[in-house]
Amino acid sequence: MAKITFTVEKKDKKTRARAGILKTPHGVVHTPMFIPVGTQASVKTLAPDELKAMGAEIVLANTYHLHLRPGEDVVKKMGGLSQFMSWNGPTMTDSGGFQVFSLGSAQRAGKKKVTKFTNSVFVYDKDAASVEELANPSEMTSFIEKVSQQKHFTKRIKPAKLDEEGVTFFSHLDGSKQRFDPQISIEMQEKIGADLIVAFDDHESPLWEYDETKLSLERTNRWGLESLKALKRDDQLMYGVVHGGMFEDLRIDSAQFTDKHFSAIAIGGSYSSKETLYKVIDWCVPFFSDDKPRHLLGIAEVADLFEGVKRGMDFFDCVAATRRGRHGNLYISPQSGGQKKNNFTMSIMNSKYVLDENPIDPLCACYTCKNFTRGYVNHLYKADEALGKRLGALHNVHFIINLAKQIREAILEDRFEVLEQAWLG
RNA sequence: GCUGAGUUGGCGGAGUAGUCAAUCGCACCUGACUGUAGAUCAGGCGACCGAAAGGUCUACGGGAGUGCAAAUCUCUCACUCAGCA
Repeated sequence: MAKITFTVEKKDKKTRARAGILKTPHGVVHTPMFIPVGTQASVKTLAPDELKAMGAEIVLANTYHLHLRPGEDVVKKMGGLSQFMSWNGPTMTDSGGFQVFSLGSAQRAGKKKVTKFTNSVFVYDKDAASVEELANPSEMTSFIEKVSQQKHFTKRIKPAKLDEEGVTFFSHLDGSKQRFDPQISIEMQEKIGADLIVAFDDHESPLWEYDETKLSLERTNRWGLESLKALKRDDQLMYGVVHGGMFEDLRIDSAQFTDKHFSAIAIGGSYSSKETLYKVIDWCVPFFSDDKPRHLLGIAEVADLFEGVKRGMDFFDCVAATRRGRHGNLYISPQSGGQKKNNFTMSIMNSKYVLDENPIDPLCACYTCKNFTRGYVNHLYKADEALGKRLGALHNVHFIINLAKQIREAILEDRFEVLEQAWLG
């Protein structure tokens, strides 16, 4: 009998939205749910009791980072991820597959940043050939130059080297050569010991054409099977990852393949636009079994939550809440001026908030909004006080978790579309 | 009072005859941020015109000189600091 189970409690009548519950030995998770990202076994600036207080039910850490520091063996000896970070609840680890690309490739091309929704440029060095010959050659040379000169890059970019069995790349900490493959990733994730783990996947560049993307997907599928094969523990739930870029038939193939082999399904990838992202979900979800949890990897802005849930997704994780929080970009509801155009955020550092006595969002019940004015929070950021970044991250994570909770309640009460209308118009 | 050093944009601090509206920090203003190499990054920051490219003007303590040309050299005044009286 499975130790981790997922059940759908209620389905929306008009959309694919659904509410469910995931049961693990460490506690239950109600869906739709936002999973705060704690890459290095820490949700940046936030303590576990604060996460609990705002309704977080699960946190995500990253295998790549924990492998480099402190090492999966340390985490294991310290009692596993949950005990190590004193998080009394379910946990999840990402496989490290994504880092192979976010690290081995690069993040910016001049003013263009490599993110999910801009014109992405990924360095794909499959034959260890010169990077200039790779995708988008016109920009690549200056791109590598500029990226290498970024302040926080202490070493020149060394692109990841991909082969059919795995990936060789270089530590961002000390430049040391690292090797990941499905077996290694799963072994590390078993040692780290999260309840939910992710199969080791390959990651296509959004710039690639069909054939290249297809080859990448075949690799992901093969690695997925190898990940399953490498699994020794029986108390962890492994997500398979759907890929296939922006090609409908590849995504559908991948969705079917993943549903066939895995008990939990994640959608991965990078997208050239939100529209592409939503289309991809639309293509895939019809091929997912009802009783399997569905995770949209790395995506969870306000609008994405509605759009993802509407299309049938259950779990969302994203660094945006914590990162934006640290950077002073705070979520606000439509009543406070939040809209698609501003990603439902405001910049608390703007001078117009200096004398503002209102909370960040009057409708928000988080600790920050209950106790502090915009003027004070503005001051904390300006003064570079750590408390400011904490209050910001706290508000943002609370905001998204609470939004997921509202969405869940709306589904349970048959008014999902009403809520969506109120937010997205 | 004598001797020496200094006075540059909101602040600190480069420059020491032309390529200087003036390097670089800080502060300030505005953006960006989606499986976190990010408590980060990018742009702006004398005035006026311009969407921009660019243009015009006023600036390196005050004043007076030398030079084709001065933040940079000379004289002088003011102020600051250090040592000696």
